[in-house]
Amino acid sequence: MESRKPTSSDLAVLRAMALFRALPDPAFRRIAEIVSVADLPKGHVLFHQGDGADRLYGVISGWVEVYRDVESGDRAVLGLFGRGETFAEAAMFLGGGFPASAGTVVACRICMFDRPAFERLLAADPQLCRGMLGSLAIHLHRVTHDVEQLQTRNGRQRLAGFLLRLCEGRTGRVEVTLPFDKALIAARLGMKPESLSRSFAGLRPSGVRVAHSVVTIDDTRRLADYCRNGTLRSRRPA
Amino acid sequence: MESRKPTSSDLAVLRAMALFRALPDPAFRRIAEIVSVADLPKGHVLFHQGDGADRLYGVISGWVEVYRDVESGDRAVLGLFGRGETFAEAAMFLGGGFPASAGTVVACRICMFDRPAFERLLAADPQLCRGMLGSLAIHLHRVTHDVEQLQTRNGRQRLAGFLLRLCEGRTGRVEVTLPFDKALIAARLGMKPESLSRSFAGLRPSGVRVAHSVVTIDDTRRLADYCRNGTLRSRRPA
DNA sequence: GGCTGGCATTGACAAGAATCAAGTAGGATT
DNA sequence: AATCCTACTTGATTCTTGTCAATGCCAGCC
Repeated sequence: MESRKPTSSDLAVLRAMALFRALPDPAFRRIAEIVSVADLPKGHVLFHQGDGADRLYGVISGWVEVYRDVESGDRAVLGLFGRGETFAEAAMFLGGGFPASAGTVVACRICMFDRPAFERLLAADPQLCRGMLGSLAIHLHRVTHDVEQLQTRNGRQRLAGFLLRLCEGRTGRVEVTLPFDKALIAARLGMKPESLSRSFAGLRPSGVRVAHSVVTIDDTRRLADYCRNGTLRSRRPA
Repeated sequence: MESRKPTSSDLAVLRAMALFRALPDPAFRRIAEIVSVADLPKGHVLFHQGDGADRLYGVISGWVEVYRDVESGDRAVLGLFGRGETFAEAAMFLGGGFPASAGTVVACRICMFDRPAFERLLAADPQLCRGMLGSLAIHLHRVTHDVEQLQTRNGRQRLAGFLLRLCEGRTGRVEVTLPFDKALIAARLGMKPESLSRSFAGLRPSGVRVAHSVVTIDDTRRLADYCRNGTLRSRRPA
């Protein structure tokens, strides 16, 4: 994989990452010196579970999936990372092997930090260490949120939640474009592609219509309602 | 809640925590100065989701559950923490409110650090910051593991995995005692108590027998096998 | 000893999701 | 335009899980 120096627009994305945004300019300049970037095609594997964790990654553009292949043959999609997000911090920090694999799901521009150089900066800069804590804390919240969803919502409700996050704050009547394959969305939500199809169908009464990769939501509030309560009324404790 | 100074055996538990074990003695002595401990009965709520996150917690003995109550009425159990484990690091670090609630599920001895004092030590000690990174990374792995389980295994398999972790490395014929209510185990595994009962029943053919809170496993290897493959054969890719 | 209340199991049924097997629709290729 | 491929949908069936109701079991209590 051919890697190069970052352009100024790459640096703008880096600057805004949770890991670095609290850094003063001089410290960020040192970061900029050790980063390298690469353009990768869809389907490129960045690392396999078990590989030595010798790098930290960030997404400049595109989408990366972090997943684990389990013995029984199917794949658990643990996270999807887009522009401005970093991943594999914990692995690089703990050392040893990556606990999961990662690969691009669309054409991507990726930035990378080699472990030794990054570790040097980390040891020298308490601010960077805070940034790292912040990143890990955010990841932890996201994954915890996934556990909550998987434990307490059915497939339709999880899909509703997924669509609402794609709305990014817009409310009312919204049209969103699915950023990747439905098969991947299904895996991300912990279900099979067939079930995703049926879940989309099941959301039609709640005002969701799908055409190819364009989803129209009649009213985000109605969908949010469905996401919370599902079809069944909630039991109110006395 | 009445809180006191730690005894020397409390300090031994603290010393072994992932957060502190890499600290040199003088730094640990500063930690010991700001910690307080309390004995709490079963069912004591440590904090509610939304409360100001002004403390970091550790378990000296007993078990604590971290959970979220969702609007629809049921509860997602996000983690169970026992002797030597810390929790709420991320919340305390990020500031703002706790994203979840926590309470004792048996009588517990708990240690606590007030945020301002802990923050002072954290700012002054890069080693402590590393310890914090380590703790968060461990939590992240655990939660990620849960997502993988929920996405790829059915209830019986998740129960098998849970029982195997209780074995703590022992193999062959093993007898374990369930550390808390079956209702709690069910919630932890993302199912209803009725389903847990049936899952136990479903594991009988795999050599699992239950009497009250004592579980006998005929052969851990056989159970591990079931946990991986379930009843259905795996598709081998060509 | 007989109540009572909390946990745990069991049974019957309905909803949810996986599986297996067709079938459809687009987009790209030729 | 005919084809092929892939992604997606739909249908039928089975397995898994939630729901609701009934029962058993044990512990603490009067």
